[in-house]
Amino acid sequence: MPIELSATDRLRESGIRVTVPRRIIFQYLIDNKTHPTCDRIYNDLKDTNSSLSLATVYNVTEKLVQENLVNVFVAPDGEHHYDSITEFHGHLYCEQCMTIFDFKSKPDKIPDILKGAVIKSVSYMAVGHCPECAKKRK
Amino acid sequence: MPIELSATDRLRESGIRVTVPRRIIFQYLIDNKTHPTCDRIYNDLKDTNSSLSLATVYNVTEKLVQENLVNVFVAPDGEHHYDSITEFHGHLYCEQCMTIFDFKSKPDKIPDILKGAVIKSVSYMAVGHCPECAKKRK
DNA sequence: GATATAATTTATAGTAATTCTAAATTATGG
DNA sequence: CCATAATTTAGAATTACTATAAATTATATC
Repeated sequence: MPIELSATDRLRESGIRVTVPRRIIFQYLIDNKTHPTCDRIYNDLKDTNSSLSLATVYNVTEKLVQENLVNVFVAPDGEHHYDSITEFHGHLYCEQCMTIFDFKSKPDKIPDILKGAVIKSVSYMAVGHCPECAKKRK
Repeated sequence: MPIELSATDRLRESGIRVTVPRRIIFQYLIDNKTHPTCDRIYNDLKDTNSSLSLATVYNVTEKLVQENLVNVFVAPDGEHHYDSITEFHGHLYCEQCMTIFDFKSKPDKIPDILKGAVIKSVSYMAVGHCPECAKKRK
């Protein structure tokens, strides 16, 4: 069984300063694989971390993305969503309940026409209705 | 050779009212496969169509998406981009020149866990540097 | 452990994409 | 041509996100 590193350890490993906001936000993302937005993270953390600022959540999530500790993608709602699962997978965005579901998926090979391109990340987004919402619509 | 229907004919075919803004915006999207935003469409059309309003561009593009005449996707810039190519394909977003490149790609099968889901559209987005910008960086 | 300093956090103001609203205009069926 | 319902339009409102600058804090060095 591989040893799970804590948020703190993984921050230290990547060589950036370990601060309270970075620890709690990264740990929140590890614990909540619900693809939250900055606003969501802020609202869930502000009660137990009264000095936390929304601007800090924006700063920290951006830093975590730069350090490849989390992934970011823009959903059809136009908002940036954060994801501590960094392995490639697909997302289904349900237009009714606005939940984002994960599914297994392999990234496509980028074709020859784009040879020489540097790919930093890929995201696969399906838009529609999740099984539960689809059932309700019938 | 298949006969290319004009924007007007395709609007009429889909049963919605044919208006000047719908004709010129749809025709613009057919002619300009550059994944423009509403703002871009508006700025390119306003000089030759002085009564056109930005709000109308937002209204019309939304309607064209509803009627499946064009596709929409949200790029990493957080903006909605419109595309008159409705067949599935991948996009590469170049972070330097901010151009969006098309490439051939097949949509992934949505797995069993999401059986019952209704998929309305899918988009595959790679983020990085296009061949030209990648070369300049070296 | 105290201290210097550079990075980070924070509150607030600013920006820009998008949506809302309500009045004016226009497409279509009769 | 006329009625009417849909659409367009301008401008105000909203909101995700960014910029700014002062206060705070993590880390290296003594």
